[in-house]
Amino acid sequence: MGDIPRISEAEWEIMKLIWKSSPITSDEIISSLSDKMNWSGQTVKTFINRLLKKGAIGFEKSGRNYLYHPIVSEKECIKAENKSFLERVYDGTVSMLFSNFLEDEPLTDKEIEKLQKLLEEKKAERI
Amino acid sequence: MGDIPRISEAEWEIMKLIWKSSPITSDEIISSLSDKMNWSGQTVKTFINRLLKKGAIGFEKSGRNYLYHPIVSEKECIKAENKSFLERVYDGTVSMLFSNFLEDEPLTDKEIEKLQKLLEEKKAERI
DNA sequence: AATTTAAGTTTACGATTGTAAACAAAATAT
DNA sequence: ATATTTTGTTTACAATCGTAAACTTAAATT
Repeated sequence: MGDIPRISEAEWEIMKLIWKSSPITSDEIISSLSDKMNWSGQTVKTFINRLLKKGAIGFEKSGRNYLYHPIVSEKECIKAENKSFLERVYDGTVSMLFSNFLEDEPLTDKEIEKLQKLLEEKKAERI
Repeated sequence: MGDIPRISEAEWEIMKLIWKSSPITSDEIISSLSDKMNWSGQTVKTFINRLLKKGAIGFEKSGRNYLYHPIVSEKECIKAENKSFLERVYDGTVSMLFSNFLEDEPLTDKEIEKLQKLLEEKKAERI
């Protein structure tokens, strides 16, 4: 929970997969990402290794294979990334962030309604 | 409008200031940021120069000084950054992004109401 | 058992980034 | 005019990142 290592753009791809599908073998990671991302198997291996060194993921041997699993949680990584993004781009002003995304990104009716509900909750919660 | 150069975290600080206060001298940039960011004047100069080389900013001479101004617009940079962040962290799912920020970030009542209005507009707009 | 293959480890290499020192040129102060 | 200060330019250097090849070891195939 303490200090999250810095995770690069490419490494985020790996992490997302590991969070979603852990425990997972390197083989599965490679099959899943090398096409989608246009990475050679070696490249994927490098990313996996860097994440190991950074302590972002771990593994345990299962037969001759490694099964990788996250060490840092998705939640805390996302939170850290949110914060850094919000600071960097919006100087910490959340409402600007929201209006920008609202303007630029398409949302389905369902998504809008869900957000409205969330906002209501948020308002209620604080009374 | 075409291709935005990649702007690093430190460079974003410079850009934000230039967008806000252009035309601006290096001296003003340095005074404004070296304290706030704990950067030496030289470091700030390096960032300014890199932004020049990347074509993100330009200058015109005014006497012996340079007056810096943005070349890439704030809007397009923010948009690019939004997109890359949304992709990297949320795999493009805006609604997830929203719920996360809503959960973690405090919002004033006014901000919430403004967002609700925006959502209403967004909904109306699409009918 | 010997050879091929698969999986993990080490090394590589150029680009970018954060951090600045060193240098040059021009303006200001003495 | 000369020295000093300011401002812009060039060079530096270690860390990270994207990209992968080379090497090693263990397992699977023949």
